[in-house]
Amino acid sequence: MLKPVRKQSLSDAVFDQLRAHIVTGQMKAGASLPAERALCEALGVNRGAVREALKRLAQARLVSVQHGGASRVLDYRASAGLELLSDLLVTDDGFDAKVVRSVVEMRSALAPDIARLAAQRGGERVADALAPIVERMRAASADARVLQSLAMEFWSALVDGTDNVAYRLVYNSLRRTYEKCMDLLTGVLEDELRDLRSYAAIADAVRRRDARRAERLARALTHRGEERLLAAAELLEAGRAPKGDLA
Amino acid sequence: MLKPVRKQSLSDAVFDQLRAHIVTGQMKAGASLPAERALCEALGVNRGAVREALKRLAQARLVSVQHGGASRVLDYRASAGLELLSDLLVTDDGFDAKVVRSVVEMRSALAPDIARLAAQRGGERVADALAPIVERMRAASADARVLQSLAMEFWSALVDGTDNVAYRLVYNSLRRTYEKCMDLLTGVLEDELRDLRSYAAIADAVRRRDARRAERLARALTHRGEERLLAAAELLEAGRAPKGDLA
DNA sequence: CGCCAAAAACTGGTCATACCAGTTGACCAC
DNA sequence: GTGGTCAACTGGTATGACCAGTTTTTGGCG
Repeated sequence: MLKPVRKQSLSDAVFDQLRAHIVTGQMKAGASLPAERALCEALGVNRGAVREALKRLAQARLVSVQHGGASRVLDYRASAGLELLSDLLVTDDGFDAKVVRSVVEMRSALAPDIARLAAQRGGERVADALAPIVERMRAASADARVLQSLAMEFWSALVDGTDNVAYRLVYNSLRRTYEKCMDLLTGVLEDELRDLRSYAAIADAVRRRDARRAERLARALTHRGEERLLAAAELLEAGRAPKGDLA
Repeated sequence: MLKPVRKQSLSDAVFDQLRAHIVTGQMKAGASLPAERALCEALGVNRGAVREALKRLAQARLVSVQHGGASRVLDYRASAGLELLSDLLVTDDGFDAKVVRSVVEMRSALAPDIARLAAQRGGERVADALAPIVERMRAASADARVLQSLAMEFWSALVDGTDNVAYRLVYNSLRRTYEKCMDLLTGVLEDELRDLRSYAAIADAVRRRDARRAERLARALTHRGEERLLAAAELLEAGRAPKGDLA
């Protein structure tokens, strides 16, 4: 299995480097950034590349730039958006257990409401999208990785059913974060993934517009995985198990 | 009351214009963008400005650029992150009711879990941060706008108490979205804002680490506001009440 | 000495123009 | 068909100049 080689433009590299310095605290909030021209020289790149990177940093609310004055580092915890989550996930030596825990917790908090709203607003329309996914899960129940991917599709369809754009956007951000450490978690979640009965039951509840039941089922389903994930995350936090399979 | 004039760099203007074209569907997903040099000429700006804007659009996952090939419009619903929410809020003639509804619903789904975790993990430390805020709310109970701002602080402190970075980042994004239409909603939420007893009770539950109670109180508090907000949003959707006070 | 305004020395913002580098598609030899 | 070349796109990088704000220095006046 070959992967496409990763190509990175200069401004991307500058962006990554500055972002890393900021989120790791090497550049403290409130501090002034070097002038653009100084950064050019220090990084050995053209000013345009630096400016593109700074514009992106400003959009991510990691820095604030001001015409005439020096650019300053912001407190990302106070200003950054959810997009930053996937960047916070990876540290020098593996993954940040607290970030993993955060993702898992938010998933558990949102999943029941997503199922509820999908049942309430989606009904048959959504159930018809869910059915073939469950069917494919049944067929692929051997491969945890495929199951994982199908479960993602399942939740995506459910989120679409909520007609809630905020949930949709959060799902996108969470998914990107999750995919970065998917290999690490597939084993831990295998129980949840193999619980086809629950997926089918949620789909059924959605079809019958039984919001209460869909909500309860989703809560139960994610709750089980959450406990194992939290345990695994604690293990990761304490015992240093970077890259190793947590299952 | 004069407001600071909006100063916008050229690349900001280009970004806004292209983003608007994309989210309104005037540029459909999958379509190719004009070449950078063509955009320069069409917009009457330098190529650097166009490039800065495109880099930001790429970061927001609204377009994908590829060295050598044409840049293409992405399906923002499938790829954009929560940061986009505040941009989706404003339409030609006011606010998008569905976006308002989405924000309110997510708030209701997260608030109980935030209170629960804050109680579980924060305890006195968080309660000590909450107390002065509640006190100030008591003092300022006359002005709904001040109450609004203090309530934000209250939730912010609670979110900090969860030790959950995902919640923190979602809070930041939601807050930005909310602040755009705050005037519209302050009146609707006045009931919730004046319910100082609930805020104090949550702070108390947090201090006693009573997670269950904190969760229940938060659910009740946001639920009440939600119903009024959803009713107001429907009204906004149906009857065209842009900018008008919904209270 | 202390204050304040002019000026110099920063800062980021915009511009024009080259040229490098990857992609695409047409075309042609094999 | 396969693979190669080439021309014409596309975006990526570089340079150097100048505009436009902000901050600091400076120097003169009270």
